[in-house]
Amino acid sequence: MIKPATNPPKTIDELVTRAQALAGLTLGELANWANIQVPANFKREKGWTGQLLELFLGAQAGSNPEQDFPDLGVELKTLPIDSQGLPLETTYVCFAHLLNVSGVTWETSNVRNKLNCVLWVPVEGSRELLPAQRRIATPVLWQPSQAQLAVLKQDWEELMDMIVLGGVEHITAKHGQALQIRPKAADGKALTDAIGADGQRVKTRPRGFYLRKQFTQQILLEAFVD
DNA sequence: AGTTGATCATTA
DNA sequence: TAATGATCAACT
Repeated sequence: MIKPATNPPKTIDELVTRAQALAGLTLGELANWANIQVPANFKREKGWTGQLLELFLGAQAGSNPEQDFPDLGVELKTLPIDSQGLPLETTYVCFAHLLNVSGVTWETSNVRNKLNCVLWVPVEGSRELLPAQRRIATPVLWQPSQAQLAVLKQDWEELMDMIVLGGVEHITAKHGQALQIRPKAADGKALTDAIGADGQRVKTRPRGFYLRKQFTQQILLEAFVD
């Protein structure tokens, strides 16, 4: 019987092996073995699936602003898919810092670091399916290609330029081919500091970087071709 | 308030 | 119906 991991994987192979062992299982089965209740829906516990997978794969507990497996340099991401295996949602990457970002380059950025190596775990996510019935699919260990990196870098630089130049308020989710910036907060009241249009400090809603569905879909399809 | 895990739900 | 903008929970 499969049980929650009590120790982090020592190698990437071990991590991938663990993830592959979960393929085909439902979230209900996993929750059962972990003695966890499955929510009826994700209206409230939106991050439930991700945290369940962290438990079974041995990721570090807690919400540190780091990779899930710092020793391996691997980030874990669940990806909701439809019946055809295509992504249902965009993928949150990381928080977008809006202040003191003038010295940060793409190469040293949080986005680049997070996406250096990602273990994608697709999970059925159609809303008609009860969470307990949703099955885990075959995991994909991904490293961005040169072409993908180029697109991400271009998007990131465009968005960061706008932030540095005081254009935060003009950024919408329509910017960026692969990478977009959207609000990321508990509610509309949360405020953080940013650079205003005239270089002054202003309050604005916190933002996060997200990967478009088309981009993650490409990752899954390329892995399938392998 | 910031950052992790994300999905929800209204709009276009 | 897809995408944008909004929101939920846990933990620090």
